[in-house]
Amino acid sequence: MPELPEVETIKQDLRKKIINKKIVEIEVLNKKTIHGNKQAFLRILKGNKIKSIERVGKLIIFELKDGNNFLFVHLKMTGQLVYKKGKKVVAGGHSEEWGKKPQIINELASFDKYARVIITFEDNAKLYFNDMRVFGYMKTGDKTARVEIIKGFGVEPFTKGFTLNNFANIFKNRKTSLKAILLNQKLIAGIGNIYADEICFRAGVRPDKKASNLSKQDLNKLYEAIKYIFKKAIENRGTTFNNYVDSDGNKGGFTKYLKVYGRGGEACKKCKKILKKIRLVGRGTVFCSYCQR
DNA sequence: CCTTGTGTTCTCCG
DNA sequence: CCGGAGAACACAAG
Repeated sequence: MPELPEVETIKQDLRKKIINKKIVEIEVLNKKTIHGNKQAFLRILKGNKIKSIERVGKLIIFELKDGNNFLFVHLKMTGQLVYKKGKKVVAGGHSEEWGKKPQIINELASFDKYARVIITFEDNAKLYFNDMRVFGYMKTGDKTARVEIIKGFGVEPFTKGFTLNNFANIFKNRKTSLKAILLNQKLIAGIGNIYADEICFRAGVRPDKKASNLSKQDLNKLYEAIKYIFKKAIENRGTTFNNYVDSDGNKGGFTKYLKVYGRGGEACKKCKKILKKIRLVGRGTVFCSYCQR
């Protein structure tokens, strides 16, 4: 489940790999992956170049060199963007792979059968959009579309707008649970089910606590926890629980730091009591009823 | 049955 | 009856 740290990792890596490379071919292996007009999608991308890459919440936005269009990519639950270097044509006509690590080839082999779109660049490098469950999408749009899409996202952690005051205001006059607010992309961009639980644990607050019942101290702890957890997760290149891999096909390193996600019924790492697992906002939710109040 | 991100649809409340 | 909030559902495959 790629959330902010995973998507941020992919963005940073792809910036080093595909900027200013001409797109020479696009293979759409599953047309459901392309949202909007497929012909327009192909026409806009073919022959174009990627000028820059940004991330908004869990969405990756590729700015195209033509000066007006953008490629939007959402990985949803099982999407991957995996980059493979091109083949170097050597004397005699045969080719050899550049710089592939054998253990990565094996790791990726199981996901390549879920390739939905393959973009080929002028140097024969390929960007695979793999997506087992076909929830993710790719679509193109212009500047207006980009502005409209970004409008739909709430405050982005690590931006100037993410102040304690702004954060606390989100909770005012809301009747829903803390976790519902953390997961709502229109309010705060980038938090998914894994990090929501980790943030609540670090802050020492129950995820099912009602927004109106959160104290000033709760809000301060949650605010700091978001920044801390996301910073740590990005430094460790994200979390792999089921099938997240970065653009090299490697797993994230934050998985070993998870304190609650996926640990229902196990001992709390802080107090050793058994972690509770409940269903909240339709999502599996793990917390410690002793450490979180 | 379970897993989850998000768009859509339904329901409730004032 | 309207608007908004929040809850519930739909989707997909293993």
